[in-house]
Amino acid sequence: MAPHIAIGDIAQYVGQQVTLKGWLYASTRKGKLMFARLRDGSGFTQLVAYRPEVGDELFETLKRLGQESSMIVTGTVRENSRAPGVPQGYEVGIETVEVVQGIENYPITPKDHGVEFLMDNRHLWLRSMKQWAILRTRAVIKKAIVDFLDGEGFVNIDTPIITPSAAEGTSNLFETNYFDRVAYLAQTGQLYNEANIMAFGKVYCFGPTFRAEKSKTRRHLTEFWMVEPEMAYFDLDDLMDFEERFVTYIVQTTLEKCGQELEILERDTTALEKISGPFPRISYDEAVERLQKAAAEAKNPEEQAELAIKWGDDFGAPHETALAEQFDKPVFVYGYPAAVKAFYMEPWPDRPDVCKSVDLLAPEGYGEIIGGSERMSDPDQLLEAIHKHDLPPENYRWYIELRQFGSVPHSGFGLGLERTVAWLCGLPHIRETTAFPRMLYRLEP
RNA sequence: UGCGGAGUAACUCAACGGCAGAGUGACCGGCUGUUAACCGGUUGGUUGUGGGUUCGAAUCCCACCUCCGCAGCCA
Repeated sequence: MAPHIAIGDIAQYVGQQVTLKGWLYASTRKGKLMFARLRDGSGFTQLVAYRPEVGDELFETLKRLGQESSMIVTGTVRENSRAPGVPQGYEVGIETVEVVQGIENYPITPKDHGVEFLMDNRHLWLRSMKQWAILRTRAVIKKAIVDFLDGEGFVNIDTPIITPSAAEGTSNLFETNYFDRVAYLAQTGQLYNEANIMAFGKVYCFGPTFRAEKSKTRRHLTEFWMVEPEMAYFDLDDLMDFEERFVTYIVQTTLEKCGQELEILERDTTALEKISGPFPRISYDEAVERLQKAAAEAKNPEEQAELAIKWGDDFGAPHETALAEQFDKPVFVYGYPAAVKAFYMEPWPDRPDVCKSVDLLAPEGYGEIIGGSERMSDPDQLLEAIHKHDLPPENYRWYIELRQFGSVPHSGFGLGLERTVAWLCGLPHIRETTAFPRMLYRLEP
């Protein structure tokens, strides 16, 4: 039998007889000529059968195969500029076919379907070419994240998913039974990262996090992946410099390795090619001024109301979009009012109502992809902040203690994987960025 | 959770107070270069659920359920 090859490697086998093992993705006939598309996970390619060549029996078998029938095909690879697929320009002249399971009535067709139908059939929808392209891109992005951090001397230290208390308040945590106690699913690994940097210098955790927020938007999942780097002896400027290089690397690596995938997704890559440091850095103060100006210039009253803001307010989605629209790169917004941010952020020198936080807003309306800050390094100040935020100090005893034994300035951030995938793939909704998304009203499949 | 929109054939939609319709899919036939092919035929319905108004309801009213969009919260 001819060697079994992956469709993704087909270009290396032109003129050779090969075996492909996969699933029928689509087929069309033109009399005695039949075109079928086969996918095997590594790619999509075109199969061609001409009745006088393959014989009536095989041709009739092929005719009756429904979409997603599993099959083992042998044939000869040839170049053909008209042949569609991934990679393009290659097709296989069918010689033999072994039907593993012939099926009919596969529910998802290459035509229009609604969101609800596709989400109910997510277990099958994953086989479609766009979903294939998205999830392969996600895998490349994940690898780029890990490669970059490992290359920078970071140590990957895993943080717990089951936690005894909240990092930032319990209201949006999933509760679970832990023997005779209540425990929560982690919404961040940051506090543990802060312990870990004192041992390892630069660390990151990268895994699923959970938020029981009742948010029903195109940017939210209840279970999502977050990479959280944390660095000792790092101030706010170091943090922005680092995030800039990190995001640039992720974007450039994705462009380099996912050309086919981005083409399938019809992503306008010219917007992504502009993404390289330095990124604009604006203070919260300046951002508020820019928004007030934008509101004043807005054409209709609704838009004016949407953009209305005064110093001290947190930004909503329309604010973030309006700010990001003013740049063609991600933009840093730093120095938020302490009142709208978490308790652990270092205060701005001589401005106690401002903290050394920084968010990174993605272009094209993709919103906040990074939230980070320099962390508070003084133990007394930290305890005071915990009291001010009405948090139980006993839960934070170990966290405060980190500042009592060799405290240093340190910083860190969290980057949302799914939002990054949505941005780089140009997707209108975050639900397609993970195989089985968990959302407010979606637990199945 | 609030505001807005929508539930009709397996799928995507039309019909908007008067006979329940089309395209796609599936099935049959035709065609040697298809790319969501094309052409002809066949198949396909408890109009989300429950109540109400009416001679008559997919259509109007009420309640509930489900989904979508936007907002809040955030990554």
